[in-house]
Amino acid sequence: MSKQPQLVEPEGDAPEDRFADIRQVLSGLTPRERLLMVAERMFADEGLAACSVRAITAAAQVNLASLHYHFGSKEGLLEAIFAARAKPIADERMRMLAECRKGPGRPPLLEQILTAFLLPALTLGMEPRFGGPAFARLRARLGTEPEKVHQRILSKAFDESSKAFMAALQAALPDLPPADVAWRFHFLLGTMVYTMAYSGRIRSLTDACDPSDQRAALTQLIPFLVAGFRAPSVPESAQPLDFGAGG
Amino acid sequence: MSKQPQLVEPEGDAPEDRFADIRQVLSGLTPRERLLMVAERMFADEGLAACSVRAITAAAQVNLASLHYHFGSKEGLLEAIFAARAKPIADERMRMLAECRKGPGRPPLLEQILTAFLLPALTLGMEPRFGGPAFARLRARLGTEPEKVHQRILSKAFDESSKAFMAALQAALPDLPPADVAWRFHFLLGTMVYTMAYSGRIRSLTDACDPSDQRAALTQLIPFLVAGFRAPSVPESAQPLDFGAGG
DNA sequence: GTTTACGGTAAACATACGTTTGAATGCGTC
DNA sequence: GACGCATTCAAACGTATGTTTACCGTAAAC
Repeated sequence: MSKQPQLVEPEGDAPEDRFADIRQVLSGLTPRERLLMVAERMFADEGLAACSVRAITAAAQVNLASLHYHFGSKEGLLEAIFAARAKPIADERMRMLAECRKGPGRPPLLEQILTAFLLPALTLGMEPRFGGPAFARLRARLGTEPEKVHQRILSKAFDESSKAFMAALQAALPDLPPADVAWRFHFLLGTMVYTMAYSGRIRSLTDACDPSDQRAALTQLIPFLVAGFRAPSVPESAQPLDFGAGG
Repeated sequence: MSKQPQLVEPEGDAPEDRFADIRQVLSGLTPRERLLMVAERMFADEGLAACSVRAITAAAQVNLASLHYHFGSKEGLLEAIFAARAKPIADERMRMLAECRKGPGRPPLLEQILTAFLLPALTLGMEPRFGGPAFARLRARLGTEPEKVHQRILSKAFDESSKAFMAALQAALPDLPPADVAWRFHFLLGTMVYTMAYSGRIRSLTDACDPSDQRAALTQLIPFLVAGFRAPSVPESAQPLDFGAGG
């Protein structure tokens, strides 16, 4: 949106300082790895459309054409990032889910299931030397993109594990109708994605919480979701409260 | 992302059918109104970056330059849409909040407060003859944009009413620490925004719910959130469940 | 020592973008 | 009829975009 013709970089702020912390790491890597690392972070921070291949290659200190050499296209780069990151997250989710199943509770505790789902998404790919879990933000951002391609990437990466977790939640809440489980899983995704992607909005409302603190987010999120999932089922005929509109 | 150089429109699918339902309405309006109406819907459906001013003006059947004549820029158009839509929503929220305060409960019921917050956002701007609450989707999409400008637009539109609702929630839950109220309000925003914007993700997981049904969404959302807000406060020292990572 | 393959680079390509221009059009008022 | 004003229009401007091309350097393989 920002007026596209921009002649010169505004010289007020120090440019490119965003990558000061990964510059060292960068130098030891192959161009391909540098692109993956820098693009993940840039996509997460600024959105897909806002990152030009020129900006990415410049930040990664590689030649413009090598992006297409290694990944075929900008979108190929995105898919490569997902291929490298999503599977470990899905695998860790499934591992943790299997872990709860081995525990004493049968079926496993709701709290454990939710933790198994959320913790890998929020923390994996978090390299302390970076600014935070860039892939988590990227994944969240992708969920907001309307384009079919991106939805397909997400589906391929997470549908299988998500379905397993919906089944586990249903088993943990046998009295809850499947439709309610689906809705509440949808709400779960909403809180997760919003927490992962948008640390900004709540900051303009209060200083009482810091959504970029992933550990605090998880600590707060789990009891909130447990209570929500345990809420009594909604009668089919129920309607939202009515307020006299206009009087 | 879609390969930018595209020589011709693929002729397979019927183009522009998306606007068949508003074509008639369009004809009776001034170009300015047509732009507002069409852009709201296009921004909501496809995202801000994905809508070129050429596509917008073509769909609205106005000249390319009249967008800049009436709104100064593409971003000016976005701000005009918000100016026209956001205030009625914020006003209706405050009206409904005042309404609950007049009721018997002191402080008002949690359920009433949440309904007062969510219902206007989900339903206002929904014109039956259109595809749904386009502005709700647009508002949600804007929340995901990283650019400062968009955050500022959102702040201007909704900070005041949101702060009033956080205060009302705190009053309804006097024993809950302010930090917890803030976190849970953050989660509330997450479920609301996700529900308003992304009907797609859950559909690839199940057929059991339809997130584009705003009324059903509200019916399901309120009890879920009420239970979440009523969950016991999280002890400061609490840590997420720990799983032996890797074994 | 030539060949083959791979990685890297600078320059160009074609086109999409937001925006501006300057002339044309309608339209009430003096 | 002439003026002023608001609006519409076709065309152009300057630049950013994703992608491709053709050319180097290196180093193992034959």
